[in-house]
Amino acid sequence: MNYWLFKTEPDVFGIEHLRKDKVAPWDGVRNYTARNFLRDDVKVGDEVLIYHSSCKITGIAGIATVTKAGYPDPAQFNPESDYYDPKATQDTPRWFCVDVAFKEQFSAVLPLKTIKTTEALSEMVLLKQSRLSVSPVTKSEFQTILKLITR
DNA sequence: GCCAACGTTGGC
DNA sequence: GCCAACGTTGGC
Repeated sequence: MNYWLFKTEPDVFGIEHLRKDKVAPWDGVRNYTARNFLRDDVKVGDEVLIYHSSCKITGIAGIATVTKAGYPDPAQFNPESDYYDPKATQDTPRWFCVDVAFKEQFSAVLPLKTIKTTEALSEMVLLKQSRLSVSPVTKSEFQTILKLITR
């Protein structure tokens, strides 16, 4: 079982939306490194930290569980979608998504500032590759975060 | 394959 | 809204 961190803008789709929907496709990822993780490495049962970016309090807002491994993101085929990609075809899809289920919403977001100042989290990929929206998390990082959050 | 120009992300 | 960092595109 592996651990991940998925970034999202809560104004578009945050932990609050996932809590209401219960299960949702994690779609719209349009970066090759992140795509490769979704396509090849994210598996059913993996745990996902949901990170809120570009908002008032940026940081980790909750946890989700993967319920369906990588499959072609349907939005790439839809000309009406913001995520439409004219170069993608059904036979050669370019972008992938996974399905996630809501697991937990923290009573307070664990702020980026805390992550930055916690020694045990100083090697997080989140901090090293600031623009990567799907990144691996180690078991010890995940456990450290569970100790820091407010339930 | 290099690299300049350009576009996007995301913290502040 | 600014801007640094980084990813992508396209000419050569």
